Amino acid sequence: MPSRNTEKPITRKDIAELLGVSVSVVSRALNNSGYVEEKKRQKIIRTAEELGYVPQPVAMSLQERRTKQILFYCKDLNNEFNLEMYRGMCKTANERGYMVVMNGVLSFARIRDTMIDGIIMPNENLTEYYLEQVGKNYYLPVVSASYCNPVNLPKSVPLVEIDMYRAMEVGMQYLFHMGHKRIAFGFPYSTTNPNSRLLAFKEQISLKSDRRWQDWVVSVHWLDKRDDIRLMAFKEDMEDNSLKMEEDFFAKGEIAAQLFQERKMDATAVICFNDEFALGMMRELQRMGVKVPQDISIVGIDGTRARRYVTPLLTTVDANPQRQGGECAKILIDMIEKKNTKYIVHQSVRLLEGESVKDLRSRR
Amino acid sequence: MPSRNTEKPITRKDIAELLGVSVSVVSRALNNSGYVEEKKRQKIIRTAEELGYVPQPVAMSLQERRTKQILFYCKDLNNEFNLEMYRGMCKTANERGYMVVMNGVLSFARIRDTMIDGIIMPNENLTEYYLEQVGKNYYLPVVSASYCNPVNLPKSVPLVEIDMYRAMEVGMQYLFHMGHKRIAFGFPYSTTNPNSRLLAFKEQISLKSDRRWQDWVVSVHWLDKRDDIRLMAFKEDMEDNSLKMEEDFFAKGEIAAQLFQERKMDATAVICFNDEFALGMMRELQRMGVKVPQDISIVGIDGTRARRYVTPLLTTVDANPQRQGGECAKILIDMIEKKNTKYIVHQSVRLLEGESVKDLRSRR
DNA sequence: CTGAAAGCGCTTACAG
DNA sequence: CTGAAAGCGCTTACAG
Repeated sequence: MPSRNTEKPITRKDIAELLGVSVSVVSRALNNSGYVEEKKRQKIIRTAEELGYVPQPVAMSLQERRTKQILFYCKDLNNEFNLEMYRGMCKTANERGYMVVMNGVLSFARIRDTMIDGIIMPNENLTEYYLEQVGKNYYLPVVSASYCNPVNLPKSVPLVEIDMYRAMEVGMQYLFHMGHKRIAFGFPYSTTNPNSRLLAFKEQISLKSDRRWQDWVVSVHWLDKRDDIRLMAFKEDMEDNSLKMEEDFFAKGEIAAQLFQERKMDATAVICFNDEFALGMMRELQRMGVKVPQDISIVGIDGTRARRYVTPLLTTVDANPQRQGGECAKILIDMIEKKNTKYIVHQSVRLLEGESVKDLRSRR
Repeated sequence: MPSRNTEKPITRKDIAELLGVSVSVVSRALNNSGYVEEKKRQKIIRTAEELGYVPQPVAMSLQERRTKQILFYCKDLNNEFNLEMYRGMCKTANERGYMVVMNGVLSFARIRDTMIDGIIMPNENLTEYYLEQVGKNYYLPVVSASYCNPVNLPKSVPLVEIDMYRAMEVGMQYLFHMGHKRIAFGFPYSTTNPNSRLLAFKEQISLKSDRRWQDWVVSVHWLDKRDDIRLMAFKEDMEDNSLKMEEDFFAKGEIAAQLFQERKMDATAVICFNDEFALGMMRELQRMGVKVPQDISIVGIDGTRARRYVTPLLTTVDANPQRQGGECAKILIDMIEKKNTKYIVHQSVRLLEGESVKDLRSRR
C-alpha cells in the first residue's frame, strides 16, 4: 500500500516535465479547455492518472478568486430551525457546486480568516449588527433570513423573509377555529422585546379575551441581558463567552411549563414561540402529569423535523425552514455569480395539523 | 455606505506601495512575525485598518499548504448520531483553529475538489471502501469512527472505537436486571448483516430464551441492496442517486412497530439499533395505542440529544457521540500537525436511565 | 495547436 | 531591521 504521505505531491509541472510539454498544455488538457492535440490530451490524462495526480483546489481558488464555499453564520447547529435551514441550503448549494460551511463560533473577526465567497445570516438582527460593525470595511455578498422583526437594514441586503406575524395569526386562528379562547403564549424573551410574534399575539388575543395580554404571556428570560434583542444573538462577540450564549429553546419551554403551572393559568391552549420551545413545554407538562391535548392543547411554530418525534404529534405553523435555507443559498450564489436576483423573497406559512390540539367544538 | 463590491480589494502590495516599503515588511508587521521597526509596524497596522484591508485566506493557505479545514465525510447531517458527532468535532476543531466541513453529498470524486487537510470517516465500512478506491492514489490523513464491525483496514488508519457489542450487552443486562426476559431487537438491516450489535444480541438473548434468536429480531429492510453492508453507505457513489440513499432510522423504527404488532410478538421489551430507530418505534407504538413503558419497554442505543424530546424519556446506552466526534477531530488534527497521536481510542458506554423501561421486579 | 510569461496574494529564507 | 527574489500550484491572454 504505497502512501503519498511522505512524498511530495505530484503537480502539473511534474507531468509537463515528464512528458516534455509545457504546463499550459497540461492545464488545458486536464481542464478540458482550449486547444490541445487529441493524442497529447489522452496521454496527459493517462499520465496524470498513473502518477496519482490530484489537483490543488486551493491554487485554483486563488487563481480564480472564488472558493465555492459559503458561510452560514451560526454557531454549530444548535437549534432545530437552523438545522433545517442548513439542510435546505446544503442541498441547493450542492446542486450549484458550492459547499456550506459554518465557523462553529460566532465571531465577526473570524469571518475574514475563512475561505468563503459570501455569507448567509440567520436573522435580521445579526445582519444589522454585522453591517454596522464590519460592513463598511469588508465586502462580501450577504443574504439574510428575516422574520419581520424591526431592524434598520440598507436595502442592498437581500432578505428571505418569513412573515412570523402572519404565522402567529394562522396559529391563533386555528385555535379559535377549534373553539379555544383562553390561549397562552410561550415566549423565550422579555415582554418588552419587539418581536413580531409577540406583536401578533397581542393583537389576536385581544379579539377573544378581556384580560390584559400580559396575563397570557409566559415569558422565560433568565438573564436580563438576553432580553436585549441586539444582544441575544451575538453577545459572545463582545465577551468571548460563546459557550454561555447557546439559546436552548427546549429548556426554556420546560421552564415555561413550570411557570404555567405555578401561575395556575386557566388557558385551554398554549401557542409557542417555536417548535423546540413547544416540545420542551409539552414534555415537561406531560412529566407533571398534564395530558396533551386532553388537558391542554399545544401549538408550535416552524415545522422542524423534531416535531415528528413526539406523541402527540405536534401541531405547528409550518414556515418551511428548509425552503428558506435553500432560497438564501440560491440568492447568495446568484449574487456571487453576478446573476440577477430578487432582493426580497416572501415565504408563506401554513398550518400543519398534528395531534396536539383538542377540538373543543364537539363538546358543546 | 461605501461598499467594496466593485472596487478591487486592497492587498499587502497596495499598503506597501502607499507607505513606500516592501511587501515583506508589511507581511511581517501584519503577521507579527520577524523584525519590523516598531514605529513602522504601528503605521502599517493603522494604514491597513484605514484602507479596509482584509487578508486573503486562500493565498495564505496556498503558501502554507494547509487549509485549516477538515472534512466530515457524511451526507448532510441526516441522522441524529452524525449530528452529535459533528457537534463534538466542531468544538474540538474550533479550539485548535480548524473548521469542520461537509460536502453534503457522498462522492469520493468530490473530495479532491475540496479544500481540506484531512478526513473523518463516520464508520469503518466507508473507510474500508474509501481506502480501496482512492487510498492508493490520493493521500490525505484519515481518521475513522468505528463500531467493532468486521472490516479489513490497514492499521495506519487511526480508529475511535465505540464497542457497540458491549453497548448491546449493557442494554440487555439492564433489561434482564429489570426483570425482562422476552426481549425483541429492532434492527434496520437484514439478519445476515454481520453487525456487532446483532451478534451481541444473539449471544445475550440465548441466555434467557429457548427460542431461536431470529424469532426475536424485528428486521426492517426495504431494499435488498441496502442490506449489503458495503453498499448501504455509499451506493450513491456508483449510481448518482444520492437522494434515495438517506438512511431514515426513524421511519424504519415506525415500520418495526407495525411488524412487531403484526407478528403479535410477546416480548416485554424492545432494544433498538439506535435512538432514532427507538424513537420511531416508540412513537408508532404509542400511535397504535400501546403504552410505553406500561405495555412495552423500549431501550435505545447512542445517547443522542433527540431522546430528551419525548415522553417517556428514552432509556438508552450512551455512547457519547459528541466525545467520539471530538476525539476524531483531535487525532486528525494531531496527524495533520505531525504530532504523536494514538492509533486506537476505545470509548466506553454507559446506561442512561430514562422512563421507557418498566421495572418488572416489583410485580412478583 | 503550443509555450513562455505574467499573475492570483501571500510567505520566508537570504543577502544586505 | 529591510527588501528583492523565489516560491506555493494553478490559469490565461498572447505571441508564435
